[in-house]
Amino acid sequence: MSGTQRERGRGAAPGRDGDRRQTILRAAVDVFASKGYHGCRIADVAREAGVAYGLVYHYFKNKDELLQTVFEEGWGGFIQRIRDVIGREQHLSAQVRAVTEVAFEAYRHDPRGVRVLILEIARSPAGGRVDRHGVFSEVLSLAAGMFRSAQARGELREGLDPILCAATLFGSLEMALTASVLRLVDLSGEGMERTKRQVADGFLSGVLATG
Amino acid sequence: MSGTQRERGRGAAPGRDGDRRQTILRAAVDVFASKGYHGCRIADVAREAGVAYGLVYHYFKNKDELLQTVFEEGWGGFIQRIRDVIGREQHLSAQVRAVTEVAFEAYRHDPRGVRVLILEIARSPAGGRVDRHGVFSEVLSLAAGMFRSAQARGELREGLDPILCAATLFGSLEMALTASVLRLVDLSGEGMERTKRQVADGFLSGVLATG
DNA sequence: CGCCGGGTTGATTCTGAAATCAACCTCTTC
DNA sequence: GAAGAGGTTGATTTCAGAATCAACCCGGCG
Repeated sequence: MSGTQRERGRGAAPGRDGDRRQTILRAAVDVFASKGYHGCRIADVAREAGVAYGLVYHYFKNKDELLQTVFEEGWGGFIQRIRDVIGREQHLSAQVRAVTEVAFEAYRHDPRGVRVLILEIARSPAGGRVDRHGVFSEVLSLAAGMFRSAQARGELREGLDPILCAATLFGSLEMALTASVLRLVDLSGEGMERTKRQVADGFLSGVLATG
Repeated sequence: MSGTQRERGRGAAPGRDGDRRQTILRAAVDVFASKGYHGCRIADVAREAGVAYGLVYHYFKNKDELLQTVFEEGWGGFIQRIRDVIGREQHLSAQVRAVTEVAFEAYRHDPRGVRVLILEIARSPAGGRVDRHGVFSEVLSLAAGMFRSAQARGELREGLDPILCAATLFGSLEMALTASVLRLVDLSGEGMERTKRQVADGFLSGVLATG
């Protein structure tokens, strides 16, 4: 029983900012991106954020809630942007190109964030209550609605299943980005434009009513 | 210190079979499919296999090796079948349809196995040394080679990146299967044929040289 | 100037699951 | 039918890492 240490908690320096929460969230994304959710410890997140271990638990009930927050805020933003561009454009071809644009732009702006959302969270039954089914359904339903409308307008070929169209579109996008993450495809400078065009136009000529 | 129990190990009943190893592997696939790699304990696998805890460690060095084996045997078989059909068919359109056939057939034959390979292992940095990069590269390279040859024969549109073609093809397939796993698309009876056709033909009309 | 209050700290505790291991059992061999 | 070999068992050990918590530090307020 070596006497109780005296040098515990060095204390609060709320200086300005106060957005420790945001700092922690950002750090969590970075750590998840490099080591994966299960592969990292709360200690890693804290260190990355330059913050004490315990503070993570001040802002988030537990590790799972931290993941869930990353998840929800990330996908929430993405879905919102998708919804926006779908609403803004009139024709299917423009909509598909805009969706492609959003996906690749998100990647360009924050590769690690996209990496986490795509490779990490969206799939594996991570930890606890991340509602994959719900989010996937939401994205696919959103796009499916777009395809259904287009079909009603006669822009989408008859007989195609709108949900399946949504699935193949996002599947193509996702795998193209995955290939980028794995450095199999080059997205620097000119490559990115070519890639976007190939994905969007290739998909479109497979589904448009007028070849 | 209540005396050492006397009723340890009830012992070996190799009866016939002897393929406890296979039983364990199969059980691992099932458990991974329903609870995920990280979400399950070795105890779960053992129980599912109807086998003692320790036996799992008799056949596999550790949890990671178990996962890796599931991974390698699963993808190994899939890749081999892909390689076969690509070699057997002459034209790109037939090849793509055959690849689609293989993917959906695998799913019909063993949904849980496919689920694990796709949703669980292929993506998230599960556990330790599962070589995602390698496997992804292998599949994508395989398909990319197919597209490159087709391009040389003039069957694939000029200017398309073969690797990106491979990515979008497998992306479409994968997401279509994911949607099936999540019960968003119906694959029973007639639905399966329609789905295969939509995926393969849609993709083809986006890349074939002759519209 | 003393004393709140709440953001902040990190050593300590606790949990649960991986890995170990010695006993055990059944079949095979001579 | 005794000895040996290897498959099989599950209680025990071990340990990483999540979660706790009492002490702390700082600004504000009376």
